[in-house]
Amino acid sequence: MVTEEEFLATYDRRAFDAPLLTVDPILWTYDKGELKVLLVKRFAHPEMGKWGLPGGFVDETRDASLEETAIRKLAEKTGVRPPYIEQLITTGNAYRDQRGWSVTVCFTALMAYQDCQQRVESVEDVRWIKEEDLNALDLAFDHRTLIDVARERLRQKALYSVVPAYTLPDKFTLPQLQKVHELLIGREVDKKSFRRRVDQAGVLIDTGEEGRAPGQRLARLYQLKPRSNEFNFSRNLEG
Amino acid sequence: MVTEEEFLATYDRRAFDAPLLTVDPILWTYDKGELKVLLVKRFAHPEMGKWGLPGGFVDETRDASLEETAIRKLAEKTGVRPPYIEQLITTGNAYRDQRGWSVTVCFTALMAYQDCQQRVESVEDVRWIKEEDLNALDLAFDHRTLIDVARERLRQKALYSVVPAYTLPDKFTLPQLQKVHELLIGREVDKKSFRRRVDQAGVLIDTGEEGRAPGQRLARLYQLKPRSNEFNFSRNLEG
DNA sequence: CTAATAGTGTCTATTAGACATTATGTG
DNA sequence: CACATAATGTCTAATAGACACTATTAG
Repeated sequence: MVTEEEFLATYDRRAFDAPLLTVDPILWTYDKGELKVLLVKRFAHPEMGKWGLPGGFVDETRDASLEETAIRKLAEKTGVRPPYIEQLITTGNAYRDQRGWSVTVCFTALMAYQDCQQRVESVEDVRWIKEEDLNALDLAFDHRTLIDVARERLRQKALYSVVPAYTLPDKFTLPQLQKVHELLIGREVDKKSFRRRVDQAGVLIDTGEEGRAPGQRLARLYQLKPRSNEFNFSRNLEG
Repeated sequence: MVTEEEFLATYDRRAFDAPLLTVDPILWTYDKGELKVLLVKRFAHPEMGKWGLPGGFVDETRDASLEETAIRKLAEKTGVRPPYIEQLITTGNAYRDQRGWSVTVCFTALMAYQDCQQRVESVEDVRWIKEEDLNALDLAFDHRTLIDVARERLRQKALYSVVPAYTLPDKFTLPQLQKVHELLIGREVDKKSFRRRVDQAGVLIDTGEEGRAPGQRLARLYQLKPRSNEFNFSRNLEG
């Protein structure tokens, strides 16, 4: 009979076949009326030269959790930690990676375009890709499919939460927020309905200041209350 | 310059540290007015002797996907494939398993108690645990936390879907379904509201037959339409 | 018969949609 | 001034909650 201590002392993880494990964050932002995803050019095999998600392997010495891995990979590419990150889906099978049975833990993250624009523009291998330009690219692995899953989840979030606000700068106007929701949902939304919902949910702080979205007239600026990402409306906007 | 073929030919997965990866399904059912979870007694280190989720490692030769792993593990314990399974969450960190950095891909599954009652009762190391009895057990790893996450997700599902119906036999009565929802939500639900929603959603088939829930009088029997699990109400029941 | 449960009718309250109206600021 | 956009008012439609009511069946 072996004790747990003896078992652990002789346990060798490498003695077993284990699937490859990667963490792939899907970072979205909103700029100039467009939804954009952060992609990086792969500089090593496999799928070298293709564009793909800014993911990578868990660094067991540095990452306390899977989410930390996702945040670390994003910070390496953008210079900042995204204000919103959420687990999306985990996909694993024998075919998605030529190296063998492989698993990816995907996260959806959101951030303001302005908060990393300079860093992204300064390098060649990191780029914001407009949603409509994705079809022209041949992405690595199953990353295109993963992006589609994230996009659909984001559409759902726009129907019952204010999470899309994390694609905007810290202070934003209600017309800006409505535009993002409309883009995600894929149709126009009634202004009064939208504002009533947001008002009554109490998820925004009225800063008292005014500012303008690019090219628009002055409007009141709002901020997200700290845990607004956790708020869900009990009734959806029409899908 | 190495080609992709050369890279793959010499690639050795075991040369890299990879986190431990397990798949852990959380199977629920409904019986005698109680919500129950399927647990198994661990017969090997680590955490030997404790009760835990009926999970395990990916078998690269048999499992086409992570979901297949979850279904296979459940089938080994219950003798059947569950009619409902959905990915829940993936948890990974350095502390949850003494063997090292470890990841679990969790699934929530539902099935009728009757469909595996005999098989489960015939063995010593598999057991349906009543929700209220969980506190008395010291579960392996972080399985108790994972069960709590699944339980909360199930509560949400009860507010906006008919997914809880998968805890019932193929043919069930509306009072039975309402009871499950009430148990999950944690309060009584208005009968008329509940039936109106379900009627209008068109997710059930009226079998024309009548049957009785244990100890109740005759009532009409319904079945789930094929893709009813995908249907979401656009308005929640009150949380 | 009586009590419990299955099933329906109907009123109210809430809130999203539609759309008109007013207010404000820019060219 | 004229026009676009910000912000608000108000009516309608849809549906969840409340609860009374009828129908059916077991003991």
